[in-house]
Amino acid sequence: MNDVKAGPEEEWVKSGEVRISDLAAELGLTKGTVSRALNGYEDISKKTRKRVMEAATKRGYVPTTQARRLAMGLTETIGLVLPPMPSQPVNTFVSEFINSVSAALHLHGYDLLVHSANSEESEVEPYRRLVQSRKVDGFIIFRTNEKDPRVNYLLNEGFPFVTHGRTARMAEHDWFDIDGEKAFRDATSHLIKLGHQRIGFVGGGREFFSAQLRLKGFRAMLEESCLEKVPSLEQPGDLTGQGGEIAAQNLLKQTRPPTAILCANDATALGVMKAARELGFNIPEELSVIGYDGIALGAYIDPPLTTLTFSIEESGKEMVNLLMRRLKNPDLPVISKLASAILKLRGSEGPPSSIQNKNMENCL
Amino acid sequence: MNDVKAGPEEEWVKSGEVRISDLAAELGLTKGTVSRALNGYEDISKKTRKRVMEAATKRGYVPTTQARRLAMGLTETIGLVLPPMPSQPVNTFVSEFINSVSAALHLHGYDLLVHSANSEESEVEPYRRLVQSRKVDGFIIFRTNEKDPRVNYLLNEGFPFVTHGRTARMAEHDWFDIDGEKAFRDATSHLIKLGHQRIGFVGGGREFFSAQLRLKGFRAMLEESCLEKVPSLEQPGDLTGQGGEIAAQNLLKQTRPPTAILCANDATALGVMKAARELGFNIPEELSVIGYDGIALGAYIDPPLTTLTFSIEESGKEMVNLLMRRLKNPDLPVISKLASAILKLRGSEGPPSSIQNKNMENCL
DNA sequence: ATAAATACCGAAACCGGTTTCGAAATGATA
DNA sequence: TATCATTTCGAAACCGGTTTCGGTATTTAT
Repeated sequence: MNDVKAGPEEEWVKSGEVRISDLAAELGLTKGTVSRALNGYEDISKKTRKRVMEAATKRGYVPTTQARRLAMGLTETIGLVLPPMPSQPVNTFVSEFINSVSAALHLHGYDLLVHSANSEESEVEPYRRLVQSRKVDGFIIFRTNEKDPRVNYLLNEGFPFVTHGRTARMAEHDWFDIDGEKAFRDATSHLIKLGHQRIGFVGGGREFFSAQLRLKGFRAMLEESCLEKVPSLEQPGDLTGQGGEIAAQNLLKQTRPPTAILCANDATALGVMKAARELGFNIPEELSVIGYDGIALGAYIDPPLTTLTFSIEESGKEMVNLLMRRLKNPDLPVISKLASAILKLRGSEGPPSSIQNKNMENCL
Repeated sequence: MNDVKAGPEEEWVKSGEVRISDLAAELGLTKGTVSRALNGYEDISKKTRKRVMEAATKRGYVPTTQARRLAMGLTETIGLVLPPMPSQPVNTFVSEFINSVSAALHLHGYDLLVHSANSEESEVEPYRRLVQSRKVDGFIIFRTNEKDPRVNYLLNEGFPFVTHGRTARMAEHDWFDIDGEKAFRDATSHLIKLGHQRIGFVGGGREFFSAQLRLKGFRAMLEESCLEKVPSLEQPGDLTGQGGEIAAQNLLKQTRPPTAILCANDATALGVMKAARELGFNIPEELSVIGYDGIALGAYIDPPLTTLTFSIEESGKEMVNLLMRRLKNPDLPVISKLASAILKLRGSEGPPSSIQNKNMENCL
């Protein structure tokens, strides 16, 4: 298991020292013939194909990727640019996502090139560089903004990519997304059924389309349940713990604080819980909190964080499928896939301490 | 900012459609001359160099990376293989690490190829593939085991790499590590100074060298402080929250439970805190808990987790430096770098409720 | 047995760059 | 002005593969 597959009689050969020309010379054939034999061309006799194959495995021949890719005019590499991380690494999404994307790409013979974004330069600069130097065949983009410069650039270039999240131009590109609107309808509905009537919401930045959609779902369910929309109960956030703290203070210091708070993500929810503790609110007795992301650590805090969760692995897989399809046929119509999040009840929500109002029957 | 740098009179040119042969033809030169002009060779007159440069920027010429790399016989790519994540994505280390490594590599003109490990195959298989297909020039390895098959394979191949963490063969390869031994000496010392005499320890798996070194530091400080080593207070763990829970139950159900528990990492600490809560131990009044990793989430839980922290960004940077040095000159003697963790007090530790014993003065 | 079709492989161009070598043009020296 | 040294560039090989094209050798059909 710890040895390369050279026979015992074979002298030690370092990996990857055999070129196709060596094989050809050894077999008395030409490079081209060997290449076609290895690649299963029909115009090679079974006998020589077998000879070539055996010699190849015996000598441990592995084609040099760079050369093959240059000759075939493709990179077999997908780019993923990490957005600048302003020290908000509460979320493990990125590493899981990279892992799943990388695994899925590998099944197609593709590599993953991970590039970090320099916060000092334009957001599209890394993409431009990768496109111009022809290092990648396509991109995986995540954490989209509604008006996303990266999307604009790549659409303009006609360069293949798939986004995790929708954009204003979602009709023009393939995308995968979690149905955040439905997710927050569900969560809101859950809270309302528990008896909550004053529900707060801490959003993400306006630039994040997904956060907007979550807000939309929240509002829709309020409306559907005939609960009045109270503007002061909707607080902006920035998807960080700190943003959650500030927002929670704004919510809980009101004369009639909410009995539940929905948060655009788990990091925000953690900040909300911290602020609530400091202001003396017991969770979930006096305040219910629900997050979004399903981070594993949420299960270990007190109380465990109820959250909306989804499969990151599926996300990566689906996005790779979309991208591979696009690469094979660039002219196909754009398609998209919407997956749903599920509400994972862990204990940070419950009925409100005092049910102020009992008209929970029906709107009409 | 949203446009390529083609002049207004210039017709629209898609990125990367200009080849070096196009430039050469346009300028009435040969490929070779253009190449040398662009690469600053001395045998090109200033006049033609200027002509070439201008034409290149005007036409937006960017060399095709694949071709250049093939010609120069290098990949300018570093491989990073993600260890299989058995759904323990508790740690944000990976994404931060990838980010910092990628950024550092970029400064040297190198790319980062991230590969995921298939848990069904041998641990070294991904490395073998990347080496044989000549996709990378070197590796960044993290989370080392004492006897690490990856290290063995690469040393055997004579292939460049740097590890984050030491191994049994650390004298033969470059490495970067955090001084976990010293870190746990510090943490243990801190607890002892607070008055703790019965201190528990929850380790990582035996396979993780770093976890062993942390245990070593813990033991050393106990010895130095003349505290007896109680075997039952040393519990094995697996660097996960669940492992922490189990270990904590084993510790806290003893007739004389420890008044403090040191954990090999933060995930473990979170599990310990959860178990402690469930068993009715107040933290930090009845039980102090200290972790290791400095995960951001630790600041948001109740009480905030005291932990040993270090700069992941520095880790990535330093490792890249070591690797670049090695690539430039493979025959240099191996070097290593040991950085130190600092104890970040956040509130999950404090003096024990009842100081059972007062002979805290000196061993002698 | 001869012509036509087929199987099989060699030769060479190509992908898009880099680098070595030598020749022509230029300038310096005598 | 003739000679030698320099500067400057073209020609060509090379990196390690893939792919097209055409020419034998072998079958098949007539």
